[in-house]
Amino acid sequence: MPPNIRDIAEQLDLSKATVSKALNGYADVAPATRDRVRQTAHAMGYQASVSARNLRRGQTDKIGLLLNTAVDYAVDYLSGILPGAARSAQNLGKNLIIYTITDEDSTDVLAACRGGEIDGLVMFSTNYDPEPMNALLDENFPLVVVGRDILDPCVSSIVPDYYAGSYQATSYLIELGHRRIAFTTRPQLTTANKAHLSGHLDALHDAGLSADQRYVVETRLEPGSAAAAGRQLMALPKMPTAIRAFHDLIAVEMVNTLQYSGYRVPEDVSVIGFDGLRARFTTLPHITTFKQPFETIGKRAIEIIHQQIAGDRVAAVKDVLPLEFDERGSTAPYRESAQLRAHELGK
Amino acid sequence: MPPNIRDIAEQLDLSKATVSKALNGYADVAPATRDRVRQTAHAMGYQASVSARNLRRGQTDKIGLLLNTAVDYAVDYLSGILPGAARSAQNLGKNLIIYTITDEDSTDVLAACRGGEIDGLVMFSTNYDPEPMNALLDENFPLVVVGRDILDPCVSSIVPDYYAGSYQATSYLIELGHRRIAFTTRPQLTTANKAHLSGHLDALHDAGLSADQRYVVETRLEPGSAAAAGRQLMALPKMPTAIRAFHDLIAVEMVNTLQYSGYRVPEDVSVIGFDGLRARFTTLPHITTFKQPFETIGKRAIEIIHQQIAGDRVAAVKDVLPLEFDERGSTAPYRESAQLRAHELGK
DNA sequence: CCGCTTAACGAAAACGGTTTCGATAGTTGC
DNA sequence: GCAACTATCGAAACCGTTTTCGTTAAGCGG
Repeated sequence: MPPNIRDIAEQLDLSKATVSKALNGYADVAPATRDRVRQTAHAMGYQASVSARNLRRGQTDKIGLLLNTAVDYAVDYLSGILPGAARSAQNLGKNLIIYTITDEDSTDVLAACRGGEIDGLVMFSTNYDPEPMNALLDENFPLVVVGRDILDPCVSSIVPDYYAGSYQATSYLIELGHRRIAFTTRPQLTTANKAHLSGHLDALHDAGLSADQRYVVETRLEPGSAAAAGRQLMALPKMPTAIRAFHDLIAVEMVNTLQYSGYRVPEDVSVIGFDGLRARFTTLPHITTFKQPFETIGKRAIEIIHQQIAGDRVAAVKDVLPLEFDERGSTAPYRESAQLRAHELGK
Repeated sequence: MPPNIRDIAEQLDLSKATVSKALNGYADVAPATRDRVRQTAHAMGYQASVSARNLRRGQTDKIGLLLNTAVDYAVDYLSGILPGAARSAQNLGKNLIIYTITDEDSTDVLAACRGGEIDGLVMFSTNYDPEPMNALLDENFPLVVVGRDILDPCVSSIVPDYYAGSYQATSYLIELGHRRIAFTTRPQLTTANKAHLSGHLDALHDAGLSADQRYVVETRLEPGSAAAAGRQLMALPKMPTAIRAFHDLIAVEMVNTLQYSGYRVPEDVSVIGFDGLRARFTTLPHITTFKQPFETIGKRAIEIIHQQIAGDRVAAVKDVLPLEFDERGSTAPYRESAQLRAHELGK
């Protein structure tokens, strides 16, 4: 029903070929007819069929974003990445299409890749079986994994330098004079979490500090988990004077828990977060954190896919991005007041 | 390079037509050959070209999500809606493709609709000019506006019942015995914000309470804005005993501000939020709120588009969804302790 | 005026499926 | 044995665009 290229051709008594070339700006066509074609095309409300063009070109200018909705923070991660990715995609004339998998069912995503529905795929927050991923790589399908380092040297990945960031965070607290530094971990030790933990432990070790196991508490993202961890730390005979949370939401809950129990932040206890969420500004004081370079991650992911599509670079790219230190008010130099406070609070 | 339908046909000495019909399960083809075709198709790793199929069918099974990245909460809103929308889309065999506009530049989205890149469009968090929207409606293009009531009776919309929710929230506080109830508004009064405010004012009026202008404070989503509003309220000669925040993040910051100043929540002041964000669990106590039915919104948006595509229903749908009351610990019956507390804090 | 280049355009072949409309062979009914 | 079906398959059109290649006419130098 909408006008197609033939309608324009008949209207102007031209051929489909000339109309197409006129619209696409080929030098092959006289300036006068080019303008005529474009004017009537605009007047008729013509819009080229994307499917037809894609079929002919063998490309779709679409990039898939794959996330596992079963993972709790997947959607949040997406929303962090999206602005950068969308901006980058728009600059390159690409569209973003979202694929969600719940379990191990990655079949329709695979079908989308093989069927030419998308030109490339950005994977994140997802436990992918290497099975289909290798299949795609064999076909030289543009693929980028985000937020997780894949050992396979053939697959491109872009991952924040969790180890370095974690090392810096703990070192920063040590430089402030803190010696009893608590650390919250997640139950499942993914590569990212391992990097976190070892960065922390190495920083302690390099500073000549011993790692007390009681200062490493397991925390989940569920509400109340951080509060429980906080109470656990406050109940220790010698409570830590600084706490490292693996996530800003944990840090926020931790600060509120400490304050609720009568501790002052940062005078009694320093708290430092990780991620760079808006929620870290809801506490008083605001929370010092290491921000993930979300904007850059999204931007780079699309760029890498784009390069792979263009075929400029065959080798896999391994981006390691630094985290950004964002110092706010929840950290301060060490004072022994925390311990005094603990006694004062009647333990 | 990937195998197409002709390769399979030649391999089996059949015609393209038979192969296509075999793969699509037409009754037209003998069970034996059907199985043969499917087996070799699978063996060859065949995957039908999406572009080719779409071109012939005149559909793409893709639904666009349009959001304005210039709006601060747009991405958050998307992430709230996404799980429900994605689930619903997957059930219906649709894909979601994200379009971002920054300013008034909605041209390429329009091109996507006209060019058959998507079958329908869900618009939200965006100030759309009616110009292109009406153009799409004239062409009977499936369109749904989310989170904002459009006066035009021809355009489908799905919007939470902000007025009723706001009315309920204030009535709930009144029933708890509160008389001095503060209300935070946003600077720009959109239809949603207006509904919020009038719901609040009507609830006050219906309870025979006068609306004190000093209890209505302007708040932005930026960090620190809620804290300023909180201080403003605490400085009043008679500070409110209950505070309604238009957003959970505002509520969180408000609670923390109150507690930081020595007030107890909910003993001295009740605070109630709005939205249903994860962040409302980071405070102690957790924040009572009215949850937006995000899951339902996303689900319905896709369903409506799907119905419009199928042509089942021509008339516009106007969904008004109730908000869900989620009572937590930040609200309690009125006691005059807030005022005593204010004196006690040495004002 | 003639060969040669160049400008401008059109015919037709892709791209890879789906769908219509026959065509053929086998089967059934009587 | 013949007519009427049915089951199974294939030829070809079609979806709308891009792109190659050929054709025509004009321009141009000599």
